[in-house]
Amino acid sequence: MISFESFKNENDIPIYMQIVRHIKRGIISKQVLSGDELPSRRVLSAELGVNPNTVQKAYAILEEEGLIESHTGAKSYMSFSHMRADEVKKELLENDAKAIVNSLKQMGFSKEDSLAIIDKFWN
Amino acid sequence: MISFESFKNENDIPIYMQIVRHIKRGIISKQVLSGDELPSRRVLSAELGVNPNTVQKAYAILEEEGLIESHTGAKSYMSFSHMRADEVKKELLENDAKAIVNSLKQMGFSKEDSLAIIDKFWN
DNA sequence: CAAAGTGTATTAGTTGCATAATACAGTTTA
DNA sequence: TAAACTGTATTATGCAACTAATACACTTTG
Repeated sequence: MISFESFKNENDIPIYMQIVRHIKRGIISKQVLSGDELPSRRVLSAELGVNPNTVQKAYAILEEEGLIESHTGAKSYMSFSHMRADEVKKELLENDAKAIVNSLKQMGFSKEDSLAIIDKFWN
Repeated sequence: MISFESFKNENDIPIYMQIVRHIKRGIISKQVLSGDELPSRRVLSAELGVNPNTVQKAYAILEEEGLIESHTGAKSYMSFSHMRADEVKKELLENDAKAIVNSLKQMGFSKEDSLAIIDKFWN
């Protein structure tokens, strides 16, 4: 069963997008595998303290993107090929990396400064 | 005059917040100094292709936070102490660094992986 | 002085996000 | 089989972000 334990609601980003991103990051880290069972809309919405429609929106997007299979009445499962997982990894990593580098540059840090900052804040 | 040349509209974050952040990052990188003249609300809104009210909202927040001085009819100027600039730097860097580290960790990357990724995407 | 530019304020309208309350059809399971 | 759980759909409401169109008081500048 896919876990949302580490899920933290960041303000300023729509919840349904955070759910999508959380699962995609799970795919990248291989903590989410094709075939894994998803928590039901109602269960996850209760766990996250959000509306069922919000979870439904996230799941619908993931299904649209070919990562989830769901059928009326039955449980929903992750379902994607190895190739699809690689695509997700490339997309997400590229986006995140660009945003990270961009914000560091805008703050005027050199590459060396930036590496030191990551190192310092890693824990 | 403060430049918004490098400003890029990231979707999913309110524009007025991006404007606030852009100026704060400028303070950190010392490209924005106390005393610097700001583009007028109308001029900047035209440059960014957004509504004047959106810029006004951003400027109002910055004034509220003690970084801008504005008076009816006159131009607006950056205005902050060295100490205030240090506070901004600490706040913003901490926030950004935490978000960066968090997203990398969620993707399952080790510290070493992450440093390599930053290095690779730096340009 | 007059015009142009400035900050500030108000009202109205649209859109997207999220909640709330149901409803219904299908599947699982006790 | 019946109950409990699933996915899916609909309608209504509230709110924040953003746009649009003005209006007014003040400062700067030609």
